[in-house]
Amino acid sequence: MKPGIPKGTRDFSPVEVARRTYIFDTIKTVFRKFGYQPIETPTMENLSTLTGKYGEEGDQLIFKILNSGDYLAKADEQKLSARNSKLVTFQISEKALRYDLTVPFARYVVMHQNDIAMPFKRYQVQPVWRADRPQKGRYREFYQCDVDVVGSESLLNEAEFICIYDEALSNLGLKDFTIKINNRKILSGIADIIGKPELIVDMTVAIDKLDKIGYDGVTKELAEKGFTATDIEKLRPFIELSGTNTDKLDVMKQALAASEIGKKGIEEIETIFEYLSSFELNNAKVELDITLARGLNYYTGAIFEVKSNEVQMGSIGGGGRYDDLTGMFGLKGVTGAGISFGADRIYDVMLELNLFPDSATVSTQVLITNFDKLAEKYALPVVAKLRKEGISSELYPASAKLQKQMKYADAKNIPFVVLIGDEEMKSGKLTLKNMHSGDQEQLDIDEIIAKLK
RNA sequence: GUGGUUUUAGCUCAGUUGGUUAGAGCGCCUGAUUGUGGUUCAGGAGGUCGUGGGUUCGAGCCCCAUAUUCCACCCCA
Repeated sequence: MKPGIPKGTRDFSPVEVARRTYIFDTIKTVFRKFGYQPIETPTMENLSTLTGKYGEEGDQLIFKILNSGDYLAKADEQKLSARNSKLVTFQISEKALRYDLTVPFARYVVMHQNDIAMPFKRYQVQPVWRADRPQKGRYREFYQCDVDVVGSESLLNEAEFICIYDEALSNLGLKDFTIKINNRKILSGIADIIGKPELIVDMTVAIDKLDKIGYDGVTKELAEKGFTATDIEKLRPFIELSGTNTDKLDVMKQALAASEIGKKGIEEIETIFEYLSSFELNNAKVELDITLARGLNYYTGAIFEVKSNEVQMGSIGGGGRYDDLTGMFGLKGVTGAGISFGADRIYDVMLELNLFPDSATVSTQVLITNFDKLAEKYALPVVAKLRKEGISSELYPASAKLQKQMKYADAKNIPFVVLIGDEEMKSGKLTLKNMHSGDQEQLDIDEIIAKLK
């Protein structure tokens, strides 16, 4: 049969794994620095844990797992004959691959509520699966790197998320990226004012197109979606929103004066900015963007999204606050907030910008050549000693032609080669070749170790 | 889920209105060089043209189906 892998999945070769590890390590280091601790959850969850958490579209993107055994035997006859897959899903599948890390985390918190100390700050780096159609920066299997805190209402958490984004992405070498921030309460406030909460998504989508289709285009689209002339007049300050973050806040304060929830949203954003003023950011630009809605329907406060300004790519991170997530699993009154890094997209961005250091790909530091059986025997304690000293080394496993062995070292990017032949064995001075410069020198084993350490 | 696109040597890709034996570059192997890679030279191996049907005297090329790649929409990391 012809080998292949499922659509939207990928193999990772040594160089790619090294680079991905570099990304994960960089991000995890920052997570730990901010006081977060790692957890892991199973690859599969009960299907009932996941359904209904991501909206109707999200439910369709969940990879379901067929029950073991004869999964059709117990299925309802009538539902089966109806040939409607939605009817039989729960009869033939009770497990699914995790769709994100936030819902499993909420489940974890509820199940372990007696063991964890609040506020609980956790990070989690694991793959997730979505039955989406693949395209640029979109995979069916990809890694998320999440930090979430539960049991803390403080907006300091939100401010620190911005710091985490800034530090991690800056450490990875990204020079120009924007952290967009919005607040669900502001969106609710706008809906309050025009009295059409059900159209809030159409509204944000339309306003988002301002720079593409202009003010008239936006109003035209709004009218098509069912907004009256009075509505549009009330929306005017939001559509024309521009300038600095403080400019925007000033305008909105007036426009949302009549909405309690809207005012609360603005207040929250201001508090976050206030916290932020005590921290110094490296490369991140923070931008208030009221068109940021995000599909996940459980956000209740701040909403974040991160985009690179150097590369055309979907968002490389996102998150927000959700007051009622664990409520779905029966634990009321526990607030949570978190953000996620899309490691695979960050990888694609870094690749395009050539940001991976070469050092991330060096593995073996020295290759010992293998001339013949006698030299091999002589080399065994040498390679053992090098390894004992912590130097990655390998002995070529056959007495092949030297040319072949040198080519191997070259292909594997091994920086040093030790040659051991008759003369070296006689004198105890081994030949150390620097593959980069081509220089060679005769050294005893201790001198080589000192040189490579 | 909707619309489009890609698929030919290990890799990146040519391949004329359908016409004999399908090409190039890079890589790989062998030798020049029995103890020296990355440069050079000579030679060599490697293809069911994504898969399955169809049209035709004849298909890499045309038609249908299907898989796959990438892209846009929707949504999202």
